[in-house]
Amino acid sequence: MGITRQTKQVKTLIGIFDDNKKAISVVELVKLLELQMNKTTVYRILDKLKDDGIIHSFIGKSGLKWYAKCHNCSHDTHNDVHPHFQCKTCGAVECLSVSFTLPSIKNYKIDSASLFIQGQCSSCTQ
Amino acid sequence: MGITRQTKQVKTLIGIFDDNKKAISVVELVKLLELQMNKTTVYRILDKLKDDGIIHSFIGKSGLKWYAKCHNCSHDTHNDVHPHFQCKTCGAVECLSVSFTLPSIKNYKIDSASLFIQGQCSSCTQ
DNA sequence: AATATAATGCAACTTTGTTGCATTATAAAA
DNA sequence: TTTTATAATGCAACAAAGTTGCATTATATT
Repeated sequence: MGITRQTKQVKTLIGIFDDNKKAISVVELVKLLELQMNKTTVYRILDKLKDDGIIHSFIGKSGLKWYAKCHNCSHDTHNDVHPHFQCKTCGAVECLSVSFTLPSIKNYKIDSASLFIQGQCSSCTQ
Repeated sequence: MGITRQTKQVKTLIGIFDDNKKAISVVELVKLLELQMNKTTVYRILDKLKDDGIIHSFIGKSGLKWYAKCHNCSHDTHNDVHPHFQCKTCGAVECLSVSFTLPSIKNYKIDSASLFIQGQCSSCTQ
């Protein structure tokens, strides 16, 4: 049960993710939009956009929730098996379009995995 | 600035990690110890044990903080480059003693990474 | 036994996230 | 175009996780 009505608030949030290639934390979004909509609305729309496969979420290093636009995801096949990266210098968080191989553990069945990497991004290493 | 005095509360917490090979969430610890000590004390002792390299922490799938006993870690070289695993069946969270290779990204400098895997543990696949 | 101070308990607070319900706005039907 | 059903929003109150300041207690040293 994703988005069914194109409200002003929904359009605003979709616009933010369209304009933004980087990931955005919920905290940042709520603060950014506090004059335009209620925080409850932000949380609810994010949930729905995620259900629709328009955005995906992940947990950052400090336990905060982040959202980013999905590029190779659909409603059914959520292809968010990519790592996420945070630059310690500029603070930006982004999706990495590389794949990584999981370790195999005997007698264990792996369903999903999330890899969070910290370091310096290309803009900050120069 | 780790532990300097062996208080009753410190001994209790160290005992819990000695008896427990699995990881324990802070929420669980605070609940478990609510009759024996204040939650503030739990948070503070966990911080110090971490500084001392006795335990290490990581963020679970839902953003909660987990702690586990360090096995190959020292104060200087924190060797927590192992993945963490949560069983979707029994809920247990544990350290995996396997290594994984990080993807290399051009022009990026990698400092640290955390890999969180979900699935079924060996006890639950039988 | 006295003492300095590290550690604890407590209360109040902050931050992140959720819930119920009245109100508003969207999209479809008349 | 107007009416109408109901999805979506705003608001207030709440809940859970974590933090802070300060008075009190307990540890380890003298």
